[in-house]
Amino acid sequence: MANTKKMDYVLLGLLSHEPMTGYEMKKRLDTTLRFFWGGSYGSIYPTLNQLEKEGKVTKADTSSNGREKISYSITEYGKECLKEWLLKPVEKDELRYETLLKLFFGSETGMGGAKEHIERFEEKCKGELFVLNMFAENLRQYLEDDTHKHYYLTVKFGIKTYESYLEWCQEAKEQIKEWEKQ
Amino acid sequence: MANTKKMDYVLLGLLSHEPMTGYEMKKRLDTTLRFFWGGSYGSIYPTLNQLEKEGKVTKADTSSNGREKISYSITEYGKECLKEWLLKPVEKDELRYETLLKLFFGSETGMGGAKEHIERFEEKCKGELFVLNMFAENLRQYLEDDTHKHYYLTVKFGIKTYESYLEWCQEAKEQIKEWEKQ
DNA sequence: TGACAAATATATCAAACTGATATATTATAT
DNA sequence: ATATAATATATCAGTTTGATATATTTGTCA
Repeated sequence: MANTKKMDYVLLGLLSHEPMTGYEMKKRLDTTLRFFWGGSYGSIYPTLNQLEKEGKVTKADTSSNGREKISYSITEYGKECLKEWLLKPVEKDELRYETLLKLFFGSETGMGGAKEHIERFEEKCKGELFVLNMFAENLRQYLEDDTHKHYYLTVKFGIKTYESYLEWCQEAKEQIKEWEKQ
Repeated sequence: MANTKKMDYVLLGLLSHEPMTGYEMKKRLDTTLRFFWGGSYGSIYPTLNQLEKEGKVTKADTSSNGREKISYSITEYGKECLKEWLLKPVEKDELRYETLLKLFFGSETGMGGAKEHIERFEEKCKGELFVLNMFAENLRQYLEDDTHKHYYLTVKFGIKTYESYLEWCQEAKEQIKEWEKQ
């Protein structure tokens, strides 16, 4: 099978919620989808042009006062393609943590390096967890809506995992302390 | 800053443990590092050639009986470069879960689709958790060794996270059931 | 013994994606 | 008045993936 392009479905998915610009899609990726999916302008804009050619989205020039602005909307055909993909089994879930890589090869620099990486990781997780808890609290008032229900489930996933990361940080630091005693 | 190439350090790290072939490095990525880092032949072999040109690794032809075999070893300079990178702060920890993507956009197909994806995810996690628990049990006899200590910490991370994934699966399924009652 | 499948081993390529940068306008803060 | 931040589109070199090609050796079953 050819290298399955995921960005197509990410953008179709975003447009299934509401019409928006490429810039706005990038913002969504950097905020709402932040902790489980990413994307760069270098893949967003070319993909949008491709999707238009394929008849999956339509462009609308909504420029005002000279500020260039293109609003994209999903077509019926685009929705069909999205649904088809949504029903297929997941191909790949991937975690790519540089922290674990540096930890794994850490014997080259000693346990001091490991401790530092764990502490930095811990701080980052606390920040992410704080944001996710705000998301969850905010979402609770919109839970009659189906879109928000789905969003809520992913936020709960994030909270669960970051909490377990923090537990691991504690346990790892204790383990290192014990090793250092001996 | 230029696009920081990570494969360099992954291969240097593997070679800091012991000399091996490109094929063996791919196997390590598919087994030991599996749950936090990946890599394909398309990046391994070209990178190894580049590392040799830079004087960070040395090649040794260990072919036997016509079977082509090149064993790579890390140089002192290569070790220095690895150490330098290991001490630098982590640039990016990234999770890219298609499961969450399909869940997030799932209102397009309804809660039935969400349930299916969660159940498939649950099964996959159980499998991963089983493997990681075997890794951990096996590692416990080698914990005087520093390399294995670092390895152990990453395995513990994996166990912690997969356990929390399974908890989330239970809670998410219950939540969906409650929503369906109303 | 022969036949077939699986494992070992290196290598390359199109397609996809990232991170950075370029360009230009409008809104906001000092 | 002016500098900075935000809005908005676009492109590119460098990196990586997933697939495939090629060839040999080892293991397995009959």
